[in-house]
Amino acid sequence: MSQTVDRALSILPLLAEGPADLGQVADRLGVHKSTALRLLRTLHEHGLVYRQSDQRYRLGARLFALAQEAMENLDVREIAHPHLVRVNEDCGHTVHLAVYEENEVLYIDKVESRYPVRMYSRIGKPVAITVAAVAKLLLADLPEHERRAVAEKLDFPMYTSRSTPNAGAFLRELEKVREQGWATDLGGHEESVNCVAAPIRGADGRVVAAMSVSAPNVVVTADELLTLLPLVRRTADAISGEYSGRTPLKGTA
Amino acid sequence: MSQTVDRALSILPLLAEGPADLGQVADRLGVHKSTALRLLRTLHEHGLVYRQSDQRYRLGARLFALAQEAMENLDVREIAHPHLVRVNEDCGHTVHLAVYEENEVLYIDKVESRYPVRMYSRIGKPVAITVAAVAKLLLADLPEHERRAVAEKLDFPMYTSRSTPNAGAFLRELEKVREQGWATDLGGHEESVNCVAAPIRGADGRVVAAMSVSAPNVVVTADELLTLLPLVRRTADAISGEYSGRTPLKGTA
DNA sequence: ACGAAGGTTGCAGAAATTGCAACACAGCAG
DNA sequence: CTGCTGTGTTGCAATTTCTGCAACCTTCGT
Repeated sequence: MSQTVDRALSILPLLAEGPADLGQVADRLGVHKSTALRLLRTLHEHGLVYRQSDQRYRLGARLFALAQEAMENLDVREIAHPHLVRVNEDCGHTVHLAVYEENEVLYIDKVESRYPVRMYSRIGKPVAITVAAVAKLLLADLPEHERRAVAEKLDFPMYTSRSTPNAGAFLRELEKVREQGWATDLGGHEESVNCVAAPIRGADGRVVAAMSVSAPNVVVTADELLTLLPLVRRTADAISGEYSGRTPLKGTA
Repeated sequence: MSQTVDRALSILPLLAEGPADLGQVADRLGVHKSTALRLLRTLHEHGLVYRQSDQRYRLGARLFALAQEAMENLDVREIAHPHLVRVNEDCGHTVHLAVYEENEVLYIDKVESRYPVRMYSRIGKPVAITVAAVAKLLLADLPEHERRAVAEKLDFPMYTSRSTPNAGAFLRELEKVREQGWATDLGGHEESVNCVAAPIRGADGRVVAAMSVSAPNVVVTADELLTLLPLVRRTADAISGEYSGRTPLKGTA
């Protein structure tokens, strides 16, 4: 909608790949060097871009600060965190908290497994939306037409033989998840990693986040992991209660 | 330098304070509503801004992802991390890694204390630059005129009675730190928290980062913490060696 | 010392952005 | 039910702003 801003912002993901010099930025943007320079200058003034000693540009410090603040504004996270920690203390496995936003599901909090074999994941990184248990819960709560729209647009990569293969299967899975109120991912993303998840709901009953417990087969079997389902659901409900119970700053029905 | 981009980027810190609606954004930017709308749209398309269900805008998810990627590109962090973990395993205290950038010092990595009483800090958040041990190390390495320039511009808040009171004292402290090659913060930020730190140097000998071990008085006395100095320095040197390429990279822990 | 590579600036033309005014839509009061 | 107020949204013409160019400057390597 705004070309200049659009170009400027396109620089950010570009730099996220690694530092680049003026020429490279200009090339990849398809603009003249002087234009790229001025955009970079503006980004620099706002601290989003940093010029390192070899004169190349990379992402700047303010980005961290902004991301941090963005996080703190998600009050689900604040509320949920102690609960997640407690679950981790109980079972020792990796605990995740995720939200849906703009066709993506992302982890916004994580408590690391206390077992030596850990699954890999990163806060802030988009989740494998077609297979992750938390993603199923978050998408299952969307109104039906939206669910369909999202499902149609997705790719369905076959991470493993048990990955969700296509939109049809995905929608059926969502329907099931929606009815039962919890979800699993049994080796759908990584062959040997299983996962159980439960939804966190706001005052209006809408799902605002989802939490999950994940563990590799070498630590516990899928069946053993499923025995944690009551704990996970209880915790999710507790968080829901707190989240919808008190309203810290802004109040709306 | 670029008005449009400048305006657009000004929206980000504004939203960091909390969600805002179109009118508020337009007002605070001093532009017409339609202009603000278009800027927000562009930000939205890049995922930097999210429109929540009540139609207000807040910072978006991509910001997390960008910040994460920015971090991973700091290769000091990659290299240092296993070392930090090892130090934490040895002594149990909070271990930090920090860099200097654009008049700020910020933590880029952290390993949490294994003691129940922990100090508060956040990755990405600017450090109390006048008192933190890591900040002293990073600033002490700047060329003299730059050090002076920075010191003059700083505020010197008295967090505690032992905080650095003014630019003069600060510069003297930096000189000392520079000579001895390590730094401490003994209750200068929080009355009961002490800290020892050592510099990490690149191939050219310049300080590129600093690491520290922090612990509250209730866990160990300042004297006891100081006995960890050799460990900290040894670790920092090991990281320096790997970072500058002198040490062939060995497998991560 | 020279040439090359990359970065920087001034300027005129071109294109994008702006603010306006009108429109849509919701909630609310009468 | 109807008109009102407070939003957010779109089309348009004027004008501001941005762009690309070409020349200039600096640094580095040979």
